[in-house]
Amino acid sequence: MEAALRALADDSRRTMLEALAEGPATAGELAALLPIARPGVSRHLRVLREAGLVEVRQEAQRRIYSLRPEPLAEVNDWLTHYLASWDQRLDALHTEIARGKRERRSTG
Amino acid sequence: MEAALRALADDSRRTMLEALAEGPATAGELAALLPIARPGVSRHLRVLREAGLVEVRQEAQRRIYSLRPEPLAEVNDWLTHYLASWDQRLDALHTEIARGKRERRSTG
DNA sequence: CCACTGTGTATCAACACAGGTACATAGCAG
DNA sequence: CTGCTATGTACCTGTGTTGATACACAGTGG
Repeated sequence: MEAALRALADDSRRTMLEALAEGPATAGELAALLPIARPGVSRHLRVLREAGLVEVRQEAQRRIYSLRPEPLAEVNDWLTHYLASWDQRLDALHTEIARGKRERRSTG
Repeated sequence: MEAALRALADDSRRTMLEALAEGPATAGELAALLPIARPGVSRHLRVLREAGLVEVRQEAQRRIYSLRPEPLAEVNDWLTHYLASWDQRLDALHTEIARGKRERRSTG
């Protein structure tokens, strides 16, 4: 998941992933979407592959990339859990407030 | 949101955020969790601040950081939307398959 | 085999970033 | 003001990343 987060940090890669969300595409098609040269795209694709975010299938000379959402789902999970725990904490705080803060315990 | 994603790419910052999810903490407390020196932590906190992921409140000499989940929620949203569109696409594909692939249209 | 298409890799330069050390700033206590 | 605590900033350095150019490799078609 860490690799996925690092991969998501790059704008070019996000663009590529967004394109792939609408369907598989060849390296060349993805390169056409970006202002960088093909070799750069190849490297980005390698990063995405190593992060498990895409998978590749060969068809003649073409390499067709498609999305592998599992790592993204993992990130999504992590974020959700994360936000939930934050929310819960806030909730507890509200409860505390609702109780009129009668019990003043030294938390430190 | 881009800034948030970049911020999330770093392990130290994720650790700090995870700590903050359980409650506010001072810069020093956060620094104690990490293997790096205080100045480094300060810089990480700045990045998190600039990404809107944390907010700071001063209390005497201490600076108390707390989580601001909005950018994370944005990321979560983006991911959800993203995964949903991928899912939808898969769904459409399944529908196509269910139909017995009777209609063979040249999509390219 | 050859020419051609489509892609990945090697290598180098520019830039960004993380971390450390030294220092500055801000607030409390006297 | 001075001394101490807590924290941020300046500056330098080592490392990683991005992008480009040049090249190598895989597959198709003849």
